[in-house]
Amino acid sequence: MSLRHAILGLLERQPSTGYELARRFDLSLATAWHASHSQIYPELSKLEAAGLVEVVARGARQSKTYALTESGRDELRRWLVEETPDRSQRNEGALRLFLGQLLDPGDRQAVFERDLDYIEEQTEQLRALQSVLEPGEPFAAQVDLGLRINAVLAAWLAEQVEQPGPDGEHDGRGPAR
Amino acid sequence: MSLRHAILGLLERQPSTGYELARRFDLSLATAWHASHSQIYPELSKLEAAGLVEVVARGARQSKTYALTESGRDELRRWLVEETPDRSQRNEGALRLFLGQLLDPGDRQAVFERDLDYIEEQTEQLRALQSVLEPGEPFAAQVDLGLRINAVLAAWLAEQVEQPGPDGEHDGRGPAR
DNA sequence: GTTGACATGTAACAAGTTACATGATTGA
DNA sequence: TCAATCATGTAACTTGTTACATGTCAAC
Repeated sequence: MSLRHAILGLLERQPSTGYELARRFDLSLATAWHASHSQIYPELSKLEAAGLVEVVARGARQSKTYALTESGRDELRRWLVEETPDRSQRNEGALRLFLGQLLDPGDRQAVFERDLDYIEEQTEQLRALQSVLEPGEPFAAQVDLGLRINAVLAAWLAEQVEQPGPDGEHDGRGPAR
Repeated sequence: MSLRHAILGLLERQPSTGYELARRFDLSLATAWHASHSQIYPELSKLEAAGLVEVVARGARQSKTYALTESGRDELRRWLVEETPDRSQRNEGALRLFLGQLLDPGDRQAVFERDLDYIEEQTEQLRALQSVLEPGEPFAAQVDLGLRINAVLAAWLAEQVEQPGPDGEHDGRGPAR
C-alpha cells in the first residue's frame, strides 16, 4: 500500500492537517499519486494507531496537524530503501496513447491534439512552479524531470499529428467513425 | 473504468482468449496498464453480456477466443474520442523518485542506482522488441516513445547519483539510516 | 506418469471513488 | 447574514489483489 508512504513522505516534508494533505496530493504530488480526503482521514487514524504519526497541534475548526514520529521516519526509510518497488502500471493517459494508434487519421489527430494541449498546459504550470522554487530545493529536481518528460511527450505527439501515420491506408476494420 | 477499454483495445488488435489477454497486458501493454486473469475473465463475461465482444472460436482446453462486435468497436472509438481522459496518477515509481529526495545521500544513491538498473533492463527489452517490429507498425511508435522516456529518466537518475545533491548538508531530521 | 504451460473460473480481502453528512471560521 | 473555504468524518459501491480451485494437453 503506497498511500501510507505517500502520506508519510508528505508529512516528513511538512507537518499538515488531513485537509492540507488532500491539497498537496493534487499539487506537489499530482504527477505521482492521487488520494481524496475520504481515503486520507481513515489512513491518518490508522497511522496514528500504529504510532507512525502523531498530532502535534490542534488549531481552529477542530483541525489536527500531524507529523511523523521516529518510527514513522524509520518506516518511510525502510520502505524506500528495502522494499522492492511495485513497477506495475495503471495509467489511463498511456493507455490512450497506445490505443490511439487504432483510430483513423482524423480521430487520431483530434485526440492527440487534445493531449498536446493538456501537456502544454501542465508544462506552463511546472514552469510557473520552477520560477518560484529556490534552485537548491530538492523538489526542483522533480519539477525539472517533469519538464523533460513533458518535452519528450510533446515532441512525440507533434510527430504523430504531423504525419498521416501508418494507418493512412485505413482498412475499415478499426474503430473508425 | 479503463480495464474495459484496455481489453477492447487489445481485442481490436488481435482476437484472443482470456489467458492470452493476461499475457498481453504484461507484454505490449505493460507500461500502460496491468490486469490479472481474475479481473479479466469476469470482465470478458460482462463485455459479452453487453454485446461488446463475442466468442469467435472455441479451441482445445475449453478455450474461448473473443473478438469485438460492431458495438464494441463503436464503444472503443467513443471512449477514445469523446470521453475526457482521467489524468489522475497513481504511480509508485514516480512516488519513489519524489520521496527519494528525502533520503540521505548514501541511501539516495543506492535507491536511484537500483532504479537506473531497472530502466536499463527495460530499455534493453524495448530495443529487442523494436528490432522485431516492422517500422510501419503502429506499435513501433509506442516503443519509440518508451525508449525516449527511458532515456530522459536514465539521464536524470545518473545526474542525481553523480551529484551529492542539495541534501549534502543533511540535518538529521530526515529518514536517515 | 509427471511436469509445465495452457486455460478458466470464484472467494475473500484491500484499495479507491462518489455521495452523504456535519460543523467552524473568515471576509464581503 | 451569507457565501466560500476550511475541516473532518462515514457509507455504499467499484475496482483490483491474493489465494483457492479445477481441469486439459504436450513433451519428456
